[in-house]
Amino acid sequence: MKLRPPSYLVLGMLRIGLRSGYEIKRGADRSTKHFWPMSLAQVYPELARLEEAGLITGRDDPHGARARRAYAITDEGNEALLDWLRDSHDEPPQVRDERLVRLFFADALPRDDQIALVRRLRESHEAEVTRIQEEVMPISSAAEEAGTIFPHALARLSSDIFSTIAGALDELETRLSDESA
Amino acid sequence: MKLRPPSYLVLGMLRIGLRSGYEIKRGADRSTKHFWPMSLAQVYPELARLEEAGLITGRDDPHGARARRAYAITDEGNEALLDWLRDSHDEPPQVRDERLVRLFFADALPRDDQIALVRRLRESHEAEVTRIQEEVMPISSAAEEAGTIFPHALARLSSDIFSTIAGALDELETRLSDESA
DNA sequence: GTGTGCATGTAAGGAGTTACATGATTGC
DNA sequence: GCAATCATGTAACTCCTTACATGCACAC
Repeated sequence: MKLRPPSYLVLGMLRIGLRSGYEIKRGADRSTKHFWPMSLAQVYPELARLEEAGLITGRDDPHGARARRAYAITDEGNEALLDWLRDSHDEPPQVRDERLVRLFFADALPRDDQIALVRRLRESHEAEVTRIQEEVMPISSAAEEAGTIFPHALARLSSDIFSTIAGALDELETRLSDESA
Repeated sequence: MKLRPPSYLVLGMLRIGLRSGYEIKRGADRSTKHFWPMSLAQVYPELARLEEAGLITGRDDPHGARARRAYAITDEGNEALLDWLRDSHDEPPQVRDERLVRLFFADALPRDDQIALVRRLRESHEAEVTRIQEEVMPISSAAEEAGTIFPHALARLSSDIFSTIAGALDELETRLSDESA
């Protein structure tokens, strides 16, 4: 069976202790969403595929009358995950950000609109920094103290990236304002 | 007709003077690829759609015996582009970077493999900075001197982002090496 | 008792990629 | 003469999203 990044994402989430599909999705939204988004409609079939391949095992784990399945990674799954982590072959990263495409063509706009566009963009990146610091870092920081350091390193990295962008946009905004004054 | 970011990408490329589908694809690879990749198999149908909608016009423009079509943006196309540039509604940006997912789960690896992984990643980001500076910036810089400033601003932004990531990875690498020593 | 969150799945559709198919031009 | 690049398009496929369908648990 062919394993793709979403497979390893699920495998990895199970490894760090998340158990149900719903829980995996929630965890991924809080942590890996920024560099690999995943929807619930991907998680459930992926769990089925991985179980069929023997990389994970599932058992019923109802919560009262509410159905729930708890999965755990098997030795084979662990091995597959480690092989992938050591693998140096990567597909090229992909970014799709409509706002930056817009910015690329912003020369077509009058100066005022350019400034407004840049400001909006800066503000949204600043907001994202705040969101990461408030929602992601407290959790990843706790994990770091427990010896799991990479999630927090990634959270800091994300925050740094958004800060860098916000900073560059702030500079650009100032330049545009000065030139139009 | 519904216009999506690739439509505006094509429209924008025509606006800045690129004419054939092939030329648009080449230009996009050099400039907007980092925040919105596009394949030739998207460009040609998109050109047909835009022409049908009256946003661009195409004429045959053979080069010797080699067929070629030259497109130009119409007034309606220009208006649509400007409307989009002013529009503040964005779909959320999407990043898919397998390498960062790998890094997120790197706690599962022995220290040596962690260091190797971080180093590889840092090196590839440094290489990307170099690539942008050598291949993209000379062109965007020339455009900037001619009064088209945003492409160069975006090139600098891309370069800054990759530098930031490389810097953070370098720091992480040092930390991992120190702790294991 | 009501809304929010927990919980699992499927079906249909859309967006984008790879591979295929074809051929001319230019520089070495 | 040969390779790289220019040039246009289509078909099949993959991946992923949105919408649908269903129902329990818990806090207010």
